[in-house]
Amino acid sequence: MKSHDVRKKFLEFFKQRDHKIYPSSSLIPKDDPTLLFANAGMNQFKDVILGKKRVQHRRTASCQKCIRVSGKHNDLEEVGKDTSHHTFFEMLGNWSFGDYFKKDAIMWGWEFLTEICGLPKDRLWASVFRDDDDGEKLWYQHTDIKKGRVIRFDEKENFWEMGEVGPCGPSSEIHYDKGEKYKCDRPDCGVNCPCGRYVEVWNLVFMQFNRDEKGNLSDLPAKVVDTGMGFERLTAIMQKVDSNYDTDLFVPLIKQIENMSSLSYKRSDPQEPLGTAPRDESFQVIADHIRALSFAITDGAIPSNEGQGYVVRRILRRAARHGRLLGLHKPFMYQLSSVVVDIMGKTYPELKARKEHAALVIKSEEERFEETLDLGLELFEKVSERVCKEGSNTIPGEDVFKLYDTYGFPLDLTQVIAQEKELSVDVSGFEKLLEGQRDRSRTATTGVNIPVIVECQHKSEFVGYEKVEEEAKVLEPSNEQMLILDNTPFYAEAGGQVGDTGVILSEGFQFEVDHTKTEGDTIYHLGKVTKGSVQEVLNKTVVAKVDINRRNSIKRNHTATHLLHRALRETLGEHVNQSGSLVAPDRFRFDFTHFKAMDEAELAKVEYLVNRRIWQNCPVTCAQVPFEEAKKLGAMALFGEKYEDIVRMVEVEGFSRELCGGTHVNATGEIGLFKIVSETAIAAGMRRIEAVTGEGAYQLVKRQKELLEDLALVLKTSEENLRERVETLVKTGKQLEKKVREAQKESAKSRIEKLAESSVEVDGIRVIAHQMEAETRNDLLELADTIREKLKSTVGVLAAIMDEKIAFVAVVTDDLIKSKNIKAGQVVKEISKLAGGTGGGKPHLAQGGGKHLTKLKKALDGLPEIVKKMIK
RNA sequence: GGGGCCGUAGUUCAGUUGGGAGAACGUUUGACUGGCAGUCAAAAGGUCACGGGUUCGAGCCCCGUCGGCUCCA
Repeated sequence: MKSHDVRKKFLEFFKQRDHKIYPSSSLIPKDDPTLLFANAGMNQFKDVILGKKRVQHRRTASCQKCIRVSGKHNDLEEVGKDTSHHTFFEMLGNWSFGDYFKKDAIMWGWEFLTEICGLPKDRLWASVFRDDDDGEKLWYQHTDIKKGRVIRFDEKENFWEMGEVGPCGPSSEIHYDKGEKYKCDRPDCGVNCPCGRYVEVWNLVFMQFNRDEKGNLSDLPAKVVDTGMGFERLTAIMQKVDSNYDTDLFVPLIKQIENMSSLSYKRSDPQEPLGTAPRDESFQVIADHIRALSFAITDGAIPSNEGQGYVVRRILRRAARHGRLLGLHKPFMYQLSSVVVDIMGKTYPELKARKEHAALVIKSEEERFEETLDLGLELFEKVSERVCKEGSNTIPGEDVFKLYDTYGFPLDLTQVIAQEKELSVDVSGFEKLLEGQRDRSRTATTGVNIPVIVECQHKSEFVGYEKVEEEAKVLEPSNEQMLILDNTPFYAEAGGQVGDTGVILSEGFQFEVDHTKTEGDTIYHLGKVTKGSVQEVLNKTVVAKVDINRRNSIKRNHTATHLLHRALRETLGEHVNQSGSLVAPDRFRFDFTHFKAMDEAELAKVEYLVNRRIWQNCPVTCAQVPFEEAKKLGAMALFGEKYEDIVRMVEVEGFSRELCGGTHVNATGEIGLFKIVSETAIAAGMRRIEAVTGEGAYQLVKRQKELLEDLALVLKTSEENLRERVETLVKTGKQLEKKVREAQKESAKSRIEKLAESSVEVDGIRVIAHQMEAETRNDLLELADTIREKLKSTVGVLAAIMDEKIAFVAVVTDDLIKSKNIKAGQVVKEISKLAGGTGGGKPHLAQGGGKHLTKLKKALDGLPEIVKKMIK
């Protein structure tokens, strides 16, 4: 059976049993900051399970994209070493929210594996939780599993919990026995034995308890079934292969790596057990990682130096390292990403749609990694040179760690190069430092912010599309910083649009809302009480008033983002996809996929297209339509966004259709004017446009106009001639500067002649001490330079007062430096000391200064004495 | 969230206890040549990321901000 069919059969099976089939949610979690990537099928139902969101379908099933990069087996450094753990994988699952429970879950699990997949019954085992008599009974009563094939395990294996508190319950797992051939030497070899003969295929979780802060269990009001089956493992079993990498999900990738490297998979050493030879490991790592990268980047992740993006970067670099082990030194991963599209593009159309984007992002990150390695190599050379000079043959842990920590140079690479130079590496020293760094990071991560938001089961109704003012009832658990209403015209932050502000009032009560947020189905009005107290209005009627001017500005900006999106696609091409936005009252940001900076002509065109639509005053309509229909009409949807069956489609007549929950103007004319403020890069293959509309645009144009008028006035010219005027000003300015410098040099010469005449002589040395007017130290330095050029056997000190302080410059001509060993640095130090300062510099020229203005004359008078001392 | 490194001419970078902002390449101009390539000569090009502080004096030292790289969580 092809992998594609395994997936299809599973979803069909549960569809026939009244399950609503959900598409996989994005790998990038939208509302869950505790999660870096989607890592289980239940992620998208979390709010339903926690009771924050009402249940839409009591039975659901999905095939979910997942990424796991931590955990015992899925530690990034471990993936690829075995044949069944992956960074990216798909999880098949079915759910019941207060509908069927253990019996049906077990029955259907059994039925699917034995009837649909046709797995031999004598190869299957089941496990239940230690105390779960019920579970065991159901297995024997409702399936024909062999007697003795249901085994009990402890909490570690068969009890599941979401966190320290929250829903939890026993689980039941289905295991597949790969056969005698794989048995190990342990006498107790069986289900859950680490040898891997028994593969855990399916985990059925029965959430029936809620654990509170004290650890007490209570019954959940609505019991939940949550199951997860490893798609790749099932496929391997179905295709009768021992390794996931031998399924049709991976073979084309492995083949392509063979082509590119001219090496063969599983040929490195026939003696080695399957997939354990170093070279095979590299094949597996690359094949696994490219899947994770392609999917993660398609869903909007970008390699970066923190959080989720950093995980992407690490995955890519690990794969690139293994590529090097196969002799692939140039970027190659980006070519593999198209193989992933070939394998999975049908199931996940988003892969196809953003194929070029993913390839581009991967390629540029591969290039960046090359740069990092080059830099590291250079540094390594320096370090190894130093080590050799010191007569040692071990590279200290500090240096290895520095290469790793600061420059991202991998440890294993350091070891390889060190070996080539017959040097060893102090690995234990390295590890000690790494451990120290870990401790520091851990202990520093303690500050937990306390959210004002408290959990609430209530669903708030949003009435703000039609109204900006509404009567509403204040619900519990509202408090002094946060109000919950039964219905509200306040728009909660979503889809890039910021939350509304305004006031909530009643007789003797006023609450200023400065932010509106949503959590589950509840809308929270955050702010502060300015009159009365919340206690007085609990369960009473109040009036909620949105700040209407602000809301209108937001509406203008939001509709403008839709116009901009469309205009960008028309101008740059259909590869442009929105990948984020911020819609605020005073401005908006629009992030999109595009491979290079836009030029002026493109920007001008986009700006014009948007404004033209505004002048045409096209009607904007919002309609509730079935998702499938909206798709047929070509409405733009965001990748990775979850959509319900009925969606809200915002249409600018004759121009753009987008799925959007935001607030919009009634006709484009309301936007007034659209003006792009900037276009910048935010990451490889990603651009950002910032723009303003309506009053914001008006203010911008006004400010710029005023600036132009100001400039024209100051420069005494017309606005049209400003450019020319400034150009000539700059030019003449430079010419003048040059002339002044030349003139100064000339006058310096004559001044020096005068100075020379008025100078004192000490033992055949001409001593000049002179106070002058000067703007900057440079003026002193230039005159000093002329002294050096024009005169011989001279010690000169020039002084000037600037900024309420004294500045000294001393010169000594070259002949004196040689013959008498007089140094300007010494001279200036001595003379500065007399004026309460210090100084220093080079033998021929030095600078110094002092604070006591009154001592300046005395200091200069002291110069002959200083010189006299120096000769001795 | 915590640490390390970096930010200097269009580009790649150098810059010594803190003391006159540099090199190479690129650009422009001129000379040589019948023309190009080339060689030689000259010139232009700088908010030393930004803002404070210390100092007689900061590209350099200290603090903060922004951006990039990197490791850890």
